[in-house]
Amino acid sequence: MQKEAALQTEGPVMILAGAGSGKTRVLTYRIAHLLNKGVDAFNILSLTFTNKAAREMKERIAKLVGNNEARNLWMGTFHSVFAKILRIEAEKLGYPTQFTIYDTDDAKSVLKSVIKDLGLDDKIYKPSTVYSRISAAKNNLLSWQEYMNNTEIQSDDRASAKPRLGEIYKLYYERCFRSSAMDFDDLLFNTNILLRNFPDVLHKYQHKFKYIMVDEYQDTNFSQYVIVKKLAAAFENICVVGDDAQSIYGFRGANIQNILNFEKDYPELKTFKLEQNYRSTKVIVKAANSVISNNKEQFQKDVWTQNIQGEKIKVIKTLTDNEEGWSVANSIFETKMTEQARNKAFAILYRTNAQSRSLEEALRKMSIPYKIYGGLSFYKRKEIKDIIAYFRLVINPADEEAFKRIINYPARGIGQTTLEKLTVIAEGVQKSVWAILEDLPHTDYGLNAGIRQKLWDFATMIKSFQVQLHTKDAFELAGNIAAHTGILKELYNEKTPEGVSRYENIQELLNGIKDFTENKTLRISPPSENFFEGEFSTETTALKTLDLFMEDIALLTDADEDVEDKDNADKVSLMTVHAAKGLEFPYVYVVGLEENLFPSQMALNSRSDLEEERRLFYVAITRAEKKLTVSYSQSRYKYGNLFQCEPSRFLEEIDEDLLEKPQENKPAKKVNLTEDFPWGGGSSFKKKTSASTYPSKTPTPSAPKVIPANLKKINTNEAGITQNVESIGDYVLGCKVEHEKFGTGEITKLEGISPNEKATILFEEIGEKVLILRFAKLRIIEP
DNA sequence: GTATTATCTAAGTCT
DNA sequence: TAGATAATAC
Repeated sequence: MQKEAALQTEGPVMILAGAGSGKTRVLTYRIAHLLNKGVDAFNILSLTFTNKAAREMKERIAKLVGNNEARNLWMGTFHSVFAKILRIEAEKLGYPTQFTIYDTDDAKSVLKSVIKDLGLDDKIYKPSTVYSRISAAKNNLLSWQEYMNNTEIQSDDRASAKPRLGEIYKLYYERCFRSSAMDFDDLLFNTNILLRNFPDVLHKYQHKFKYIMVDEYQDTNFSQYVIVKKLAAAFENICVVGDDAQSIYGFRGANIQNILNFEKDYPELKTFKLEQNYRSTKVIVKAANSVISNNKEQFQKDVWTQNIQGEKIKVIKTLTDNEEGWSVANSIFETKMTEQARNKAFAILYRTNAQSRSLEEALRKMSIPYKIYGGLSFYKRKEIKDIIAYFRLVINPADEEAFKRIINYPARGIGQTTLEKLTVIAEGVQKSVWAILEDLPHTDYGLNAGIRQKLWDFATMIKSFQVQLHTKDAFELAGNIAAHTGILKELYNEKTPEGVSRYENIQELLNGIKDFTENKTLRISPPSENFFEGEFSTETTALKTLDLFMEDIALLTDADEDVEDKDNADKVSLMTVHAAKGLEFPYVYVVGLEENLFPSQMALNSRSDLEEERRLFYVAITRAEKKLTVSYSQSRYKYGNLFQCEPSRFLEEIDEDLLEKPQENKPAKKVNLTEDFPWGGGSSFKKKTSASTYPSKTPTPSAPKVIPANLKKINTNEAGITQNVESIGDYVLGCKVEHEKFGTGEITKLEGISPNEKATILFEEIGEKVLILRFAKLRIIEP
């Protein structure tokens, strides 16, 4: 079946591929086959879900047909491919070629100021909610005009007490446009505008992309669907690959309906079903099938395997999230020993990034190397965003978000008041804030001379970088920016450990840019000069400039980030289930299988949300090749509070005879009882347990169920009020201490529970103060 | 205008 | 719990 699908190169093709059925292999061979048949690599467009997937597929194709051919393939995510096309065609839409791509943070920040300017309450119009509403509109190809004229949407918005969303959308759009910026959704939305309003452009790309392939088709949204449909209209050599059971991006507008539409759009469609799983054991495949069968909405599919039966799925049950971490780490350690497995054969998958902490801690203490994918990625760190904001402003001076971020970083005496004045002025003359700065030599805009000088100095500095943009390579310019702006110095002078690591991160970024200029990184798509085989060739400057670097990083995804691990290190992988899509590992641990976590609490309201969670669990299960382990904990810390947890309903959906359940009344695993296990050792509980960390949402009598009653007696009386004591550590009632600000004084009272022990001190100069000992930095003068 | 401290608030998955 | 914002002192 794989071969048939790969050979069917002409006409519309749909491949419904179950998990582990080798769809990447089919795509790879299909493209290799096209190339062998003499199809020009420039005429093949292949859309993948991550850039990493594109890169890997390209490498595999290169092995089959040689690097020269493979290099010219047009491969990447929807966003990166069409961002590239938009840069070529930007001027038709009124954007400069160097438009900025706003990430979610930028977008929310714009929204925040829009909401404020409209005088609306940001408690009702929460930027994140507004953002997702606008995002949904764009993904359904609704402009702000259409949004405002759509009666259904308008009554929806009135019903949810947010009638002015349309206005916000309008202003948001205008501001992004004025900043020469597109958000993620604009990349697709504007591609649609481009293909709709410019028939010659559409014609050009239709004839360029004679063969189109789309991977993970079940996760495309309406906007993407329309793009593909239009581009494929001339030749209809379109092949989509997908699995409805693995559709997990509904929240982003992904629509399984696209698969159904596909059948309607192309009546002569050839469909191939890949149902044999080559990845997992029988146990794992059966478990996955039994889980997914609980979904009502799904296509008929029958995934099976010839692989061995395999071990049962082990269920780990623990008392706390920390113990869960320990049990998983222990199990990995044991498996490594008994099966002679390498670290990289293991993956730990969780529903939310926040769950990684307890796992990390346990792995670290057991000296098991690991790597976390996602979470706070390198490019989201403050110091990196700061310096990148300089890059952005140099490349696109209209970029208001970048401007706001750095106008006073490092501090140069241009504060909030000045910034507000500038924005008002800019709004008044309908120009960008940058344009106001450029005007300063001619008009004072009512600003006083001191401020004007400071602003002009800043503008001059940025201008000096702009001059270098096309004369210096990326590394040189980036280095100049880091040095001349004072960022490096600022971070260097910060002697805290965080400051040092920030400094190192900047250095790491500069190193990355250096690699880029020396062309060590493999570019995913062909450089735009030979994109049109000469047709568009600009004077080919060999210079790798900063704007080219920025194009490369704007759309990096979490899955793409293994660049830093060049040595292909042997490490355990930690990631969310979403991030694990498309990957496979011999040993997989799915952790945190608890109600309200997996399935997520937010998915419990509607059937379709719950079904998406179930598909997510299906994806998690099917990542495993040899052995699957699942775990849940009976209590878990969430935002500082301890919560009781129930096992996930998904566990019950796995056939019981496939499971190896934990024995009741016995600890699931021997764990290190002295650390990280709140009530294990006599004194260590104090670190984690105190009056203030009792769950706040539940009444005190029932809440601390997992905290043994005898602990209460140690630091609190029966009413739960803290007791006064004679001494805490070296501090004794009546002893004299010195505080660096308050001077000397005498301790008159000691109270509180670790770690929040407090002392009341009568200072000679300023009188009585109550200080938390942990923070107070007191020096004992007389015991 | 800047730096420090107190208070509030959100809390999910990703391009 | 941690990040963002508001309040305060300088």
